[in-house]
Amino acid sequence: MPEGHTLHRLALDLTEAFGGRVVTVTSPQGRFAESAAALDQTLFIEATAHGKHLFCEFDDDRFLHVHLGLIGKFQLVAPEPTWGEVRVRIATRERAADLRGPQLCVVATRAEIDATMAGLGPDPLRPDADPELAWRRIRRANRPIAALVMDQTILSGVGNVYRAEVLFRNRINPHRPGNKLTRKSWTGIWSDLVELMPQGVRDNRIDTVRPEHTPEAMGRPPRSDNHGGEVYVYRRAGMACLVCGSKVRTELLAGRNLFWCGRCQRRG
DNA sequence: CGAGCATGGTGAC
DNA sequence: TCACCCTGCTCGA
Repeated sequence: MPEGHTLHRLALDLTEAFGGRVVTVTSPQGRFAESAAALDQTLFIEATAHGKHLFCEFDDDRFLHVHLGLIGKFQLVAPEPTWGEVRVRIATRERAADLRGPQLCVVATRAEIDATMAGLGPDPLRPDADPELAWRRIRRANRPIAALVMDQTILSGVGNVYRAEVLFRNRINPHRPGNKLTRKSWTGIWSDLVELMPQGVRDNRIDTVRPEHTPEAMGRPPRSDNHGGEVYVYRRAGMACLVCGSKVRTELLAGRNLFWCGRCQRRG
């Protein structure tokens, strides 16, 4: 679930559900009980996101700083009894939001939030993002571009799905070192993310396949992917590339599964 | 029913 | 580079 679009969507939904309201904050699972009690029955101002970080602002300059990690979920549900391991529940009489399995869940000050954001690269989902900051680092880096776009200090919000898909859509060889990437390729990556990620926020899923490459348009049977979206290469190892038909390749890169098409992706 | 896996990140070596 | 953390789901015995 959680790449940048998930967190931005969550910020919108949480603000809509709780913004300007006094909320109940509890920790059914118990591990966050003390902090929950400190926020309980206070005003929820708004939720914002930067990259994969979520910040819920409460009255008196207090923030709930959440990072979902790989398996975390923060779901809006009816205010009925919780099930499973719920670290935090934020609720009104009408709505509830349950947080499970977060990598990070702490109460923070504004200064701490600012420090966190200062360590993050530009986020394609934020209007104030400056892509030049990312490019300056990428053009000097020796590491493969596939590692650089996932580095949250360089670019924030991109995860394993967006990395695979944006490199495919721009026909870029994922192993190309940053310092050998053309400026044109970088411009392509950034503008593509600026186009794709808001769609991800809107639809709450990642779809990257252009209309002319859908199975229907290509005269192939429709596919069903278990992650919910239509994608070119992510988790399609061994299957036929939707564009050229050659086998999608996979490899472990920096501890994560990388997927790409060796024939389509040759640009630098 | 257990093992393995997942759109992520940290800390130890 | 690796072990490990968090939770829930799927797949094979």
